[in-house]
Amino acid sequence: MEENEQQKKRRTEILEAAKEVFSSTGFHKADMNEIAKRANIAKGTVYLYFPSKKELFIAVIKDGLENLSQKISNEVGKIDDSVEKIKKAISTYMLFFKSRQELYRILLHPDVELMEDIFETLKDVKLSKLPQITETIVKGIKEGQIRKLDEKSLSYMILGMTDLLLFQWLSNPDEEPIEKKIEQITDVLFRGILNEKKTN
Amino acid sequence: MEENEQQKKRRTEILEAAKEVFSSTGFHKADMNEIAKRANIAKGTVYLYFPSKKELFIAVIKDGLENLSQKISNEVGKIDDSVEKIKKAISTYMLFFKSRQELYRILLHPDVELMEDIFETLKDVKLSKLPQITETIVKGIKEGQIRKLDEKSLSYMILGMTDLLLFQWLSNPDEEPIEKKIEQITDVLFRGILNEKKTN
Amino acid sequence: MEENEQQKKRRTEILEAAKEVFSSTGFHKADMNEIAKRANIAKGTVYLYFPSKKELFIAVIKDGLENLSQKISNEVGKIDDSVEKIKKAISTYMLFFKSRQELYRILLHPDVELMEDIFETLKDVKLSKLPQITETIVKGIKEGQIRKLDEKSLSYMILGMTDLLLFQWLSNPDEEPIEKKIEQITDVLFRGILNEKKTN
Amino acid sequence: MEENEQQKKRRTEILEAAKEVFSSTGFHKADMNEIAKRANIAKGTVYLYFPSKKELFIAVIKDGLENLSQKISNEVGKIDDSVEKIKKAISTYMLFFKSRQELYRILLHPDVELMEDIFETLKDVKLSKLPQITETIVKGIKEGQIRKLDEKSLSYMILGMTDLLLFQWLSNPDEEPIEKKIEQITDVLFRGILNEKKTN
DNA sequence: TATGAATGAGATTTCATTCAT
DNA sequence: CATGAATGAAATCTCATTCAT
Repeated sequence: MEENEQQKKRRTEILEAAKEVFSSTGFHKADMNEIAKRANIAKGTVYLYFPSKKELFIAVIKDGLENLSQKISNEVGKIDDSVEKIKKAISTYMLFFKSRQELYRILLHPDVELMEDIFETLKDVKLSKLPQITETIVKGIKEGQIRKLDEKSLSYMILGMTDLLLFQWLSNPDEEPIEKKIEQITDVLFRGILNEKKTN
Repeated sequence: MEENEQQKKRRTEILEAAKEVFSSTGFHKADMNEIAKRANIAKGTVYLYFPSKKELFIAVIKDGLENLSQKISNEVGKIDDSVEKIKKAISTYMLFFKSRQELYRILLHPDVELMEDIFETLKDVKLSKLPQITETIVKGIKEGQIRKLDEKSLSYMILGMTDLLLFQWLSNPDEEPIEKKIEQITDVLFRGILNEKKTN
Repeated sequence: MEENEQQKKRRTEILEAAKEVFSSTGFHKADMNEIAKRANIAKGTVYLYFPSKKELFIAVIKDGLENLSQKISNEVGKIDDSVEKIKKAISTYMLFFKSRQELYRILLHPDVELMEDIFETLKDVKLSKLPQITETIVKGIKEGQIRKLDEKSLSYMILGMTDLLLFQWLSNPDEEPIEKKIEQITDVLFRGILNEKKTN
Repeated sequence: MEENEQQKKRRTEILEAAKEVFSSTGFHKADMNEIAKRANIAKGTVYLYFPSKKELFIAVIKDGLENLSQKISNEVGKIDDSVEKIKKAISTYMLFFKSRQELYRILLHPDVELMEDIFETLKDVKLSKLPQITETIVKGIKEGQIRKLDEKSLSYMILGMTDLLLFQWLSNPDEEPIEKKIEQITDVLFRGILNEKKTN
């Protein structure tokens, strides 16, 4: 393995270890020692890759969100129909966190005092984490599929519904398949935002 | 003032002081000394009313949520029509936090490590913080106003939409009146969950 | 003992403990834990009296120097003759450190990085630690006892001679009495080192 | 350049870099990385030349003092008259540090914890840093120029006076030329501070 | 009951030193 | 010889909690 690859691999290992620890104990109780141990390196080494605990935390979040954003882009990009795009975005979002529950826990409950620092990242990605959705909505409105609604507020609403049904599902993952949740969202959502003509 | 009343008053003062401090600094950075100072009592006295910082924090949340629940009950109780009840619940919810933003901040960003402890309280109150809603939905379905949907999931969705539009509004309170947000929610929600016949 | 007296006593105990520890290990190696232990209190208590290790260190020095300054003032104040005043100042200085060697060690070897902070204190007291001397010199010059010399430079020279003979004596305290050192200084100082014939 | 010369040059470069860094930050804050960087080599390489930070520090001092000792020997060697020799030693000493103020800072403010280690070096060189002076004094006494005084104590006194006037001058180098300081020392030293009449 | 001085566990970060390449 | 990535010991300071008054 090359020098550079080795570095990258180690960085990833630290991020992975940090994600686990932050997720299970929260930011404050998280022990840099524990993170180092899980990454099979010495404490000091962590500081060669990330200048502080806070920066490491932010890096974990950034990394996760970029990953999510990427996934949604990929999936949604293949589709042309606006309504289908939105459906796909929702399901991608839910399935992403289904397999990354630690990240979900970190994302949804950051510490107030960290919020400020995370906010920019979060705003950029989480809040318009579905920038494609917003665009898609605009497109859908233009093409007459979707009623004339404020696209930003609508994005938030979609995000809110999705977040909470994901939360509901994660509280009881075995009760029903996550696909059921996705259906429930789209059912309520589309019957609501679609033009009357659509229902004909 | 009687001994007992004095006690109650002091308890309330501590809760109020704690709410302010927790809200502005988050759980960890919050200083028991500061809380005591704001309540105009000595540090030790706080411990006569609440056994620990954590318990105090939970009490603040419980107190706020009970307050909210009470408010919603009062408002919704006066109304008979299911749809109007839901509308009212949403607006009460949003207006409640509009005037209690510190509580909102505490509620939405609890520390992961506290989640476990708060969870029961939260589940009891926040998740079915709109237990009336759930009931109302059931009633609405029975009476044919609302489509046959899973009432619990629907409650979550309503909560999710409301939470995020509240969040959106709080990020920019001066951009538009909160009433606009309430309308947006109900617009999407009712066109979606109402029976076709209803739209006639 | 009153509350206030108790406080003062404790403050003194901490200063005493700190003096010992700083003196034997230097500023950096000195352990706040060790200082607390020697003062028979808990670590945190030290911080109730002094806000930081650095401040504690400076307090130790300030305290010692004020003490010395006081002593010299007292002793010199009783005397009228300028030359005798200078003699007395020198001997007081040397005897002071004879019985306070830890302080001497701290004073003479402060860390470079602390110098800046200590400098003001040091300048005020150590450098013109013999401000009486400077005055006395001026008086002696006026009265014709002492030659017209720069009084400030002269103060420094006296201080330099005294410091190093004290140092010499402390390196080998048993070789000769400290009084001998005092005599050597005044002998050279008052008469110069050249033979009389030379002055013809 | 030969292998051996190359080695020597590198050793010198490290010493030079170390002198700068130690002088500006003090022993503890000094960073081996910074020293290596300034010497244009890698951190590990420093350890090929000096076994530890402490040893490097001592080497810097030793090097400087040997240099000084050498200079004084050279200058004083050319002169025959004892009094002139002493004068020359004093001026050489002051002018040496005038152009090497970093070294001066290191020498005068070593850390207590290092004193022990440096002591031997210091004793050997600084304390009898003017061994020629001591010899010269002995010679001067023999030849009748200088009064019968303890030569060692006298060396210390001369050193003390010189050190502090140097210090005084360095605090305000622009106020007066260093030569003035040299004169002041020799004036007091050779003639004492009392008026002639007084000696009758 | 109320006080607030005292306690002491606990964790981040630095940096001299090592050692595999 | 030279490198610089990795190591891990070490220590200040905070602050929730206790308890003597």
